[in-house]
Amino acid sequence: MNNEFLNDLNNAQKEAVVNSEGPSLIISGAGSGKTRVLTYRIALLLSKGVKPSQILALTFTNKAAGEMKERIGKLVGEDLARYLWMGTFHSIFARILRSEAENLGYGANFSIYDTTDSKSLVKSIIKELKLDDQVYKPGEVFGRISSAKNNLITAQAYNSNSQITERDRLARKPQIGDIYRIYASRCKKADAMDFDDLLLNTNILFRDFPDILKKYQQKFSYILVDEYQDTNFSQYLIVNKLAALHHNVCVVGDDAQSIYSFRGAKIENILNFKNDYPGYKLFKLEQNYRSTQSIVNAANSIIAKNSSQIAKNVWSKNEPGDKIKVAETLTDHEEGFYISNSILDIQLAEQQRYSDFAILYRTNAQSRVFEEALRKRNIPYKVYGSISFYQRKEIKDLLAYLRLTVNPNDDEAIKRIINYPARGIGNVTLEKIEEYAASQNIPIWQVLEEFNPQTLGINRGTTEKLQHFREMIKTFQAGANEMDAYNLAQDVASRSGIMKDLYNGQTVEERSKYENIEELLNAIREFVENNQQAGEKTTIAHYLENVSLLTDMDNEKEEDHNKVTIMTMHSAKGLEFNNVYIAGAEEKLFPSAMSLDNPAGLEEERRLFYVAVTRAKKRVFITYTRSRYRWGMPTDCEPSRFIFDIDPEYVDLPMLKKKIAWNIDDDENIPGNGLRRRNPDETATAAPVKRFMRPAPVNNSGNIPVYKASPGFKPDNPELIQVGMKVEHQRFGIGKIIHMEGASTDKKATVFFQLLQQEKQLLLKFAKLRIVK
DNA sequence: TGTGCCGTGATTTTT
DNA sequence: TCACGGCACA
Repeated sequence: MNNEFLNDLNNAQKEAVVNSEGPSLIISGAGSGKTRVLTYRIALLLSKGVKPSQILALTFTNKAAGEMKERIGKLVGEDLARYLWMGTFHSIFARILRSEAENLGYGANFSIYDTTDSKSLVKSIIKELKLDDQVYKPGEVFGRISSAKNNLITAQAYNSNSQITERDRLARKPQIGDIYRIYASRCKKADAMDFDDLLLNTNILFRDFPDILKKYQQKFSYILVDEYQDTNFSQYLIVNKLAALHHNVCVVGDDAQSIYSFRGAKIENILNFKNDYPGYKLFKLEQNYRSTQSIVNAANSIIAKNSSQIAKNVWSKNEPGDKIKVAETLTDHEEGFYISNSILDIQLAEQQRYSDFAILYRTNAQSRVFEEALRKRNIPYKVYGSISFYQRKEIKDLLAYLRLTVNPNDDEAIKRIINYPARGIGNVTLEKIEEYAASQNIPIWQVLEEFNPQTLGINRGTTEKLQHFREMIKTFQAGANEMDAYNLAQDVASRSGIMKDLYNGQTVEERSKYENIEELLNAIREFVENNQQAGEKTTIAHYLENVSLLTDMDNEKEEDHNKVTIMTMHSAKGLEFNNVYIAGAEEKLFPSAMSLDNPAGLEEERRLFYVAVTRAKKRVFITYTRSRYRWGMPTDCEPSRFIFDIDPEYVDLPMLKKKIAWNIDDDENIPGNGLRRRNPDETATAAPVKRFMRPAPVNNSGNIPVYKASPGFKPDNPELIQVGMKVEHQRFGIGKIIHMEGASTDKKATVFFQLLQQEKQLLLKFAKLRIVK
C-alpha cells in the first residue's frame, strides 16, 4: 500500500503521524490540522497491516468520529475503516458494557437514562423521602451525584466518606447521600445506566474483572484520544488502564481549549501526561491553516491573559485579513437584526453559502432573537442544542414505548407513558403502584405482572385499564424479535394511540409533533436499511443501543447543508466557518455571572472565547447590546471585558465611530454599498453600526430618511424581478426582494429596504425598481 | 380522572 | 416571556 498521502503534511504533522509507537502527546493549537494528523496516523497504522479492530479511537462527538472514519475510508478503503473502534467514550463503552453486562448484574439490553430521566428519578425520590424540593433541588442534587460518579465515588463510598457527608451536613443537605444510594439502586433495579454510569461501570468492570480488562488491553494495541483536555477522571482512568499493557497511547489536545470543567473535565489530565508516561514523545502543532493572521493574532492576545498554559506559539501564513469587528446595538432584538443583515450583505456581495456563517452565543436561551431575525429575512438556518430532536416530548414518548418493549423494567419509561395517550390511569393510581414497587423493591412492571387489586386498593375499572395496558406492551414485546425495528416502531406508534392523538391535533405545534414522529420513523427505517446492507442486526433493541447518546448533530439531513448555523460556543468546538458572529458579549452573560466570583471560572470562560474566535476562517464579528430581555424584563448591559482583552491592533471597536454615528449622509448609505466596492477587504463590512444609533424611522410618510437615487436611474422590466434580488427604489433606496406573490400583471413584491429598516409591499406595475447587479 | 387556569421561577455550558 | 407545576372544578 502506498503512503503518498503523507506528502500532504507539514513536518511537525508528519512527525506526529509517523511516530506511532509508544506514548505520544500532541499539543495542537486551534486550526493546526489536528483531525488530519489523527486521520493520517490511523490510516498509516492500517496501511502497515494493523487490524482496524485493534485500534480504539475516542472522540468528543459522534459526528467527529463519523467524519474521521469517512476520511480514513477514503485513504485506505472503507472496508477497513468500518471496523475501527471509533466513537465517543460513552458510545464505545456502552457497547463494551452491553457485551459484558451480565458480569455486573445488568442485562445486555439495559436502558440508558438521559439527563431528563435522571432528574425525574431524583425528583421522585426527593418526594418519596418527603424532603423539601426547595432545599433539595433535583437538578442540583443530580449534579452532585454526577460529579461524584465522574470522580469514581460510588454511593457507598459517598456515604462512608466523612469529609463528604460532613460537607453536606454543613450545607444543610445531609440526605444527599441517601438520595444517591436510592437513586443508584433504582437505576440498577430498572436495568438502566445514566451517562455517568457508562464510564463508572466500565471502571468497575475493569477493576473487578482483571481477565476482562486483560482481554481489552490485548485487543486494543493502539489507543488514540481526541480532545484530551476535556476528559474527566473517570475517562482518564479508563484510558490509563487500557493502555497499561501496550503503552501505545496517543492523546491530542489543546489546554487553551479546555471548556468542560463544569462537567468534571480535568485539565490536569493533559498537563500530567508526562508524569504518567515518562518515555513519552511530545509533538506540537503550531501552524494554523484555518484562520487569517488577524484572527490568529487576536486569539493569541486573548488567551495570553490567562495565567497557566502550555507554552506554544500559534501562527498563520494565511492572508492578514480583516480586523475583528465589534458592534453595539441598543437591544437584543436589534442584535438579531444587525447580524441577519450582515449575513445577507456578505452572502450577496461574495456569493458565499449560508453554511459559511455561524452565530455563536453563551446560552441556548439567546437563540430565539436570531431565529426570528433570520426567518424574517428568509435566511435558512439550523439551531443546534436547545431542544434537541431527541429531547422533544413526542419523540421521548415514542422512544419510551420502545424502551419499555426492550426492557420492561425501565421505570422512567413506564412512568412516562402509562397514561399517555390518556387511558384513564391517573396520578393517584400511579402513585399507589409506585409506592408498592418501592416497598417491595421491584420494578413497576413487575407490579403489573403480579397484579393484585386488593393489596393496591385499585378499583375494578382502573384494574381493567391497567391490564389492557400490560397486554398491549406484551404484544409489542412479542413482536420485538420478529419484526425489524421499523415495522415494530410503526406498529407501536399507531397501536399505542400516539399517531392518532397527534393526528387529531389542530394547532401548528401538534402538526409539527406529528411530523417529528414521522421523522423519527424515517430515521428508524434508514437505520434498518443501512444495517440490512451491512449485514448487521435490525432489531429494535439494536436501534435503541445508541439512541440516547445521539445529539442534534447526528441527525443531519441533506437539506440542512446550506443553512446558517446557530449554536452555543460549546457546541461549536471542533467546527469551522468562514464568518463567525459572537453574540451577547456582555458582562454577566459572557463571562457568565456564575463565573465572576472565581478566577478559574473566569479563565475557563476566556478559553471559551478563544475557542469561539478560532472557529472563524475569514471574519469574526462580536456584538453586544445595551439592553437585553432577561426573564421578561429589559436589563441594562455592559460590554464584556473580553472585548478589551483583544489586542487593539486586531479589533475594530464601535466607540471610535460614535462621533459620526448620527450623520445620515455618510457614504455607507450610498446605493450599491457593499456591492460596488473593488477592494475585497472592504466588502467585509457588515451593516453599518450607526443604523442602530438612530431612532428607527416610524412608519412611512414624513419620517423617511432622505434618499437620492443614483444618477441615471432607470427602472427595469418588472418581469425580470425575482426573489432574492437587490433592487433600488427612487425614494426608499436599496432593498432586497423577500417574497413575491400574484399573477403577472398584479405581481406584488415584499421588499426589505436597508435604509428604512423595514419591509414594504409594492405592486410591481406601479413601483419603479431597478435591479442592482 | 381530565382539563384549564394561575402563579412562579428560570439562564450556564453537554455526553 | 414562557413553560411547567399545582390546584380547583367538572
